[in-house]
Amino acid sequence: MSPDRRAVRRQETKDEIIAAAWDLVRQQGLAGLALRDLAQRVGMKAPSLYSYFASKSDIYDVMFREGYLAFAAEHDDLVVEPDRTGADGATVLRRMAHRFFEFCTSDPARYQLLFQRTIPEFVPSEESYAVALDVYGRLTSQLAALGFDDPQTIDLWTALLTGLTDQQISNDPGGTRWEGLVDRAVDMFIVANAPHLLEATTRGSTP
Amino acid sequence: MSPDRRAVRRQETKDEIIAAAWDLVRQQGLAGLALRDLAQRVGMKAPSLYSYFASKSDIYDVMFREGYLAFAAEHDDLVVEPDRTGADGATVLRRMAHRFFEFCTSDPARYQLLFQRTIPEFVPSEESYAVALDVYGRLTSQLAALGFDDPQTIDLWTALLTGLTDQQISNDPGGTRWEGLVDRAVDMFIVANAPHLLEATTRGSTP
DNA sequence: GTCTATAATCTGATAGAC
DNA sequence: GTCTATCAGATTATAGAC
Repeated sequence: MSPDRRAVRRQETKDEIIAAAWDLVRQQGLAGLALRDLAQRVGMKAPSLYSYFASKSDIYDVMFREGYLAFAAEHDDLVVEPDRTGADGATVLRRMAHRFFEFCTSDPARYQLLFQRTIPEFVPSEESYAVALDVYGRLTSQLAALGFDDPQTIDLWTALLTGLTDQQISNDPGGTRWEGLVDRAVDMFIVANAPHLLEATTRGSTP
Repeated sequence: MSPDRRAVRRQETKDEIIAAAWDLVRQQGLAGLALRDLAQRVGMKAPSLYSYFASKSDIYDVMFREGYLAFAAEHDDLVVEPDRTGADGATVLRRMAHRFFEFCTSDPARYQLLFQRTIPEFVPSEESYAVALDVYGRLTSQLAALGFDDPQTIDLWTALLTGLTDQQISNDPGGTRWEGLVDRAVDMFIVANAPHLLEATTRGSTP
């Protein structure tokens, strides 16, 4: 049952190709991914890629899934139960916001692939879409643990965070113009949706 | 000095080409604009387009400028001085938000061209960029008239609005999932940034 | 102004030898 | 598994006849 060395080697090559693909889209833009360039980057000719992936869309699909898994990995250690670590709800919320903002703005091409619909010829496979849904489910669980269980409140939260990241990426790429507003945006969200979170702690204390 | 009939006819043809280009990008996506298809739509062959536009990028540029002019036209009648029309500041702010949301979500391709950087080969000309800056200046003037003169507050406002529109376009195209949150988002913004606007009027009265 | 013809280049994908 | 060779098509853009 365990994968033999041939399967391991094969998987390593696939990983190497995907890593090269990330390099390429970061450099050329998401839509600028060309199989010839990709093959060259791993020391192959273009047709050889088809031994590892069925199509270009299949490559996007693996990147899509990998991107969501990376998102989950970077957000899983977020404290879900405030009392256990001594961090209050407002602090956890600010931490979530900064983590999300950093994840998105640090790799605009990935943000584009995961959260926007800009490559018309790519539709996530059922399997990959399930991963995306699962990640979204974790997000709602974390917010529910903080007392936000209304779907509309969660939609407002995601709109607020994607708005900040989107403006940062589109209008000040590489800068910090909207990054500096993350704390203020979170405070605004708390004041309007859960003012009790602010009363329990000292305002303005951001880790 | 006045344009003769030849110049008028030429401008009409240019307008017709641009209108066809809008149709095409709405249908095929912004990046899917092909000169062959565009020419066919106006009953020409592709090379004939070069009598009217210097390049494909030039066509994008005219669309970019036209899009910002349309934005200005749809937002110019917004009441800048509340007292004159009897509408209070909160009402004007809600109106602005709905107008912006409608403008963006009603034409995602236009939103992509005007507010996102997704066509790497297109860079707005100096003239067109000036139009964009002018429109942004009008927006800040309107907000300043409502008492929002802090640049960071304005950045927060634009982040909030683009976040709502972006989520609507990306995750519920054609639906109303985030549209229904516009009023709530505006209230949140007012509560946190200008609570006095809410005290002066009855909450929840939306035109 | 509009056309035909074509340049020059790119794309994803396949067949078949080795 | 990897290659060469190639298909079949797309793209923007130009030259030059009419």
